[in-house]
Amino acid sequence: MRDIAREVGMEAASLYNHISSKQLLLKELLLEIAQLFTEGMKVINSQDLPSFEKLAALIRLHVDITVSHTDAISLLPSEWVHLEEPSLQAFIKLKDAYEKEFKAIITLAMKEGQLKELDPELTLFSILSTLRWLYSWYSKYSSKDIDRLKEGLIVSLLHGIKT
Amino acid sequence: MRDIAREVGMEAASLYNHISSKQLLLKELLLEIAQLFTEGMKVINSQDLPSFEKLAALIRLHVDITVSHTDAISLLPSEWVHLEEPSLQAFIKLKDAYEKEFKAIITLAMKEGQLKELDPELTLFSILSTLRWLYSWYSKYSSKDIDRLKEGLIVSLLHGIKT
DNA sequence: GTCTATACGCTGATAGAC
DNA sequence: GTCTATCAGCGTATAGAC
Repeated sequence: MRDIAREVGMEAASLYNHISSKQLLLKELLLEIAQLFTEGMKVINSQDLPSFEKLAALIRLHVDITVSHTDAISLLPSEWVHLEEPSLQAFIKLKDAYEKEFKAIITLAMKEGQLKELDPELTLFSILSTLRWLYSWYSKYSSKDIDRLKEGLIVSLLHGIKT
Repeated sequence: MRDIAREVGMEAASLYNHISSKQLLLKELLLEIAQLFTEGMKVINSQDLPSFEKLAALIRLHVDITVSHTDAISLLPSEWVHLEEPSLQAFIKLKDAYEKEFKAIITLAMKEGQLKELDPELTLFSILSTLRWLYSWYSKYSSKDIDRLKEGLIVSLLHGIKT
């Protein structure tokens, strides 16, 4: 709290005029971002696209959210474990649903012959771990190169890096 | 410290007959693992292999270390930031050197035509983030399937998942 | 809304008996 | 080498003046 206070130029005690607790702050930040992914998935899934294109759209979604929510996104991979009930269960529910839908698209893309028939779980994990850690690294790209980053990730993660 | 003590069946105070401080414990765990990666890289780089095969060997190295050091490996992605000087600098040096050598192999594989000519930084990041988060996920594979996991990752990360 | 002062629980660590 | 007792510091949070 003292770090946050210093960052916004006040004493730690003064923060409590704006938020009621640290725990609630964490909850709001995490659930807001989780909602963004949930809604993005919903939009993509409602479109009539080949599964492979849906995967590309998901990659673009992750890049967009990472760029537009630079600060809060860094909480997503690890800090959610510190949520207390019932927020913890709410978060896990969103997370599980997201991963389930992501995996379903991967599985479908495999069945339709757009992807190799590999372990869908491993494929999901491999793609998601890269997208989740994007925030720790993407700053090397200037804001004008975001489209290049998106297409680079689509090549890396979907088309493959082998010649 | 109290959690660790409970896990090994003693009081927190008794731990200090075995370790001198929490900070030193963190340092020893992290530097031990960092050394494993550094030595593994050295061995692989000393072999006369095509760059692409070196990348496959690196993937197998990550899986092997993850499996054989299940507990400590989870510290590697995030906890190193809590190291104090001079351990922090020592760790960063190993980490930077490892990533540099990893990237050099990727760049070479691209020049030799074994990989597409993509952004080497993005390619490195994409592969490493998957390998680093393996620990949080690989337990779904039974110990007998470790070879299948290795080859699955080589396909996913190097050969590509597209048909 | 911000400040100072302060309460209070938790955590890393030490002292000293056994 | 383990225990109990204890400490000092930190971190979240509240009270109350301004």
